[in-house]
Amino acid sequence: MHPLRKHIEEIIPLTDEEFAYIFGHFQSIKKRKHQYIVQEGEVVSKEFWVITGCLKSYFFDHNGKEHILQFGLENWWITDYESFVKRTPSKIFIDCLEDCELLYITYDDREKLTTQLHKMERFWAKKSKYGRIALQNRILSLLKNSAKERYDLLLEQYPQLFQRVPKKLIAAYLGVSRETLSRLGE
Amino acid sequence: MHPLRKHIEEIIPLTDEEFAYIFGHFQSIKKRKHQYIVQEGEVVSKEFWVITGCLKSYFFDHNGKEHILQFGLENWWITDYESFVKRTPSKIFIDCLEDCELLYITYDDREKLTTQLHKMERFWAKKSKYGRIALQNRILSLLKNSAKERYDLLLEQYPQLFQRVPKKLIAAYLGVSRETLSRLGE
DNA sequence: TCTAGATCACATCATATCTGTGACATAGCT
DNA sequence: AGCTATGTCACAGATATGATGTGATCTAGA
Repeated sequence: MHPLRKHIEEIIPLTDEEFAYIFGHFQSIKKRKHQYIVQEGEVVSKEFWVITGCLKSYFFDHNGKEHILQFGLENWWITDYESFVKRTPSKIFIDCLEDCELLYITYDDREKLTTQLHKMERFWAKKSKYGRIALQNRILSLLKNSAKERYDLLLEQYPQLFQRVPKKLIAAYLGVSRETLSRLGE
Repeated sequence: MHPLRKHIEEIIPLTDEEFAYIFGHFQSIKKRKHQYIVQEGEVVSKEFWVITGCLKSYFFDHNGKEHILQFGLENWWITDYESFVKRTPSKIFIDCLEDCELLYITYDDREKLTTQLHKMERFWAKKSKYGRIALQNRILSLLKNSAKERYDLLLEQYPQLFQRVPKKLIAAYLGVSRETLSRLGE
């Protein structure tokens, strides 16, 4: 079974025809390490789904320091939702940390698909709710937890990340310095 | 004096006002190693001029082998002229081999500039002629010279290239294998 | 059949980048 | 005032990636 089908069916069951119809709205691309899929300033018209590989979405603050919003691993969705939904220029970058194989759906195709297949509306609504909860928890964690606690939480939730991406990026995600992160693991 | 002014004045003299007017049609960008300035499939609307850095324009043949059309070093112009002039999707990629600082002029601005400032028409006409001659010579060289002869010619004309870009790219430019190139230097 | 050059496999080297760690600075808490 | 958590700076060693050279073979064309 196609991994996207498996992914969607974790939330809503699909017939073969439905999946074929949905899948027809996606296109696939390969990108290599260092390539961007979203750049600051552009209006993002695609939502990506990671088949294989690893990406980061990030921006630079006024001191030129990098902050990571999200990593994208296998079976994750990634885009700049603000730009994608509001049709405004993006404030962020998304690029590949490894060679990647991605599926994407354009804004228009996603609109069409949701109106024509009500199930997908439900799918995305659910995804969106869970995404919102995750963001909220991250904010809470940033407010109330120490660096060590945030480190432990991340390590517990996504141990693979620590094997896969450079520690300085984990640090930029947790909001601590590279050196402090290194000392947290002691 | 701005390097672009120096570059243009090697062909046509300019007043301060003229250069300021010309310069107003250009924009500057920085790109880092691995970033694309042109990708296959897009209609290229910019012509780039290299302030600092190094780029390659290239494509892949049906065997997935990379072939290099042109390198871009300081004071060189680079774009996909076919796409730029004919407004058709590009068949090539151009990306940065080093961090780069570039100037670019858009198609429309170039059109405006040439109609409004006749000198620039002369400038580009001359550039274009010389570019054409260079291309023709490259074809001749590919047809009649051995790999060793092509290697020697390139080494004579652009010795800096050999210091600056990986040998496998020199090979992809000369149309020989990496290994053969390595043995040519003996 | 000789030659120029390709392809494959491998070893060595160079470079970039990642990672840990000491020394020290600083801001907020108690 | 002094403690704690964290940041910043500098440096050194570890690791990974890519660049380079070279032998062994293979092939197409003069």
